[in-house]
Amino acid sequence: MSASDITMMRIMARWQGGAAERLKEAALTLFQSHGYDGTTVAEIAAAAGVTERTFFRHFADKREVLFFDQNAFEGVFLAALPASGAPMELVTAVLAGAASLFPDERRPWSRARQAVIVGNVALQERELLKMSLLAVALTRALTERGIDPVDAALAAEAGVAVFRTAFAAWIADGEERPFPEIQTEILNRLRALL
Amino acid sequence: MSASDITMMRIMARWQGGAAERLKEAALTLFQSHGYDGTTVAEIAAAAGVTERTFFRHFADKREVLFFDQNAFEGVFLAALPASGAPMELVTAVLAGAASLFPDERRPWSRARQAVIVGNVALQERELLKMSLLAVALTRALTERGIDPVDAALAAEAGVAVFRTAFAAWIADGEERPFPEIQTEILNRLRALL
DNA sequence: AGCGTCATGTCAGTCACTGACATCATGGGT
DNA sequence: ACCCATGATGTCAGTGACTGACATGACGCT
Repeated sequence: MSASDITMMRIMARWQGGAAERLKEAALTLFQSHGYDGTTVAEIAAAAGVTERTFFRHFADKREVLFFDQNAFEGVFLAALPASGAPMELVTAVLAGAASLFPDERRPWSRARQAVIVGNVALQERELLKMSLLAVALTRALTERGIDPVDAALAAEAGVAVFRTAFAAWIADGEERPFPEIQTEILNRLRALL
Repeated sequence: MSASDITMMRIMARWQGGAAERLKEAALTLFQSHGYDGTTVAEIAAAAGVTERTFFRHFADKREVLFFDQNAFEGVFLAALPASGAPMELVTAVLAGAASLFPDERRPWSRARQAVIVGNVALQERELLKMSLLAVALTRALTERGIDPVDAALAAEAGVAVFRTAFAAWIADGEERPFPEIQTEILNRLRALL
């Protein structure tokens, strides 16, 4: 492939839209083949037919390209929140609503993505941050419904812990049960523990 | 102060030991006065009388200088762990042992440090990672005591959530109760919620 | 005095990330 | 058909975190 061919591809790609989508796909593919640290942002951008600068216009940093989709979680979580109820009733409702995020078809993709994340501490940090932001948003929503702030924080943290544990089990090797079933079981286990 | 004076100070500081300690103090001071982002590693190193390269020999990265002390938490946590018992009994014992980490004299220092952390997302990420590592270590210790892995993970996450919430309350403006008292109350609150 | 060890200094280099400015396709108004 | 505002992109120079390779100085031991 000549340099002029590459130039032509760039020009074609430049205005065809969906740059963010192409960047996300290119990033995951490259992370799988060369590892997260072994992949530069410049390489991801080149694979998507854009420049490095454009990458950073779509994503705040290199890690964010793997977590962009998760930004929608907060909306889905809060959408399932009833107007009133006891703390753990509200959290249970939220978890039921969140289950729709993980249909069985999505499992292979989630497994691939998670394999990249567990291989890099910086990515785990970002995942923890996203979960924490979820807990903070949930805490605030519970507080707005008249729940004591400390109770709200504890209920939200417990809910997110159940969610995270259920997700980990859902993508574990050999696991085939659907997400909602797993999550319900884990919530019951937590109840039994305390 | 002349350039040769600075050189002399460098030489004097070079072999007086405690470089890591000086770096930690210099870092916190500079973070408080200029902010985390507004402080470069080179500035921290200069304030401690060493070079930037030496900073990175003591701390894996810029953030770690604020979290180095927390690495001892894991040992303190696990040291208080009984040889056997029900999951939440074990976690309760661990929390009681952890209380010794936060005597009242330490509160002002903790408040200063936490003020820096809440002002920067990257530092919050690192704090979440440290808490997560704590939960992982606790999960493993519980599993080694014959507890089912999922139960162990849930109990550990719950324990760390209580610890974190208690710490946040202990640091809060106007709070004067000692850490153990706060933590016990929060643990009881979590029990009441579920 | 000679020697090994360990903490440190020096230097060059990579890469993530940013600000400033230029460029180009698109859509709407004239 | 022309023009212009807009938004997405390219280009370029720069900063700062972090690393590898190698040199040097202080200390303890013999």
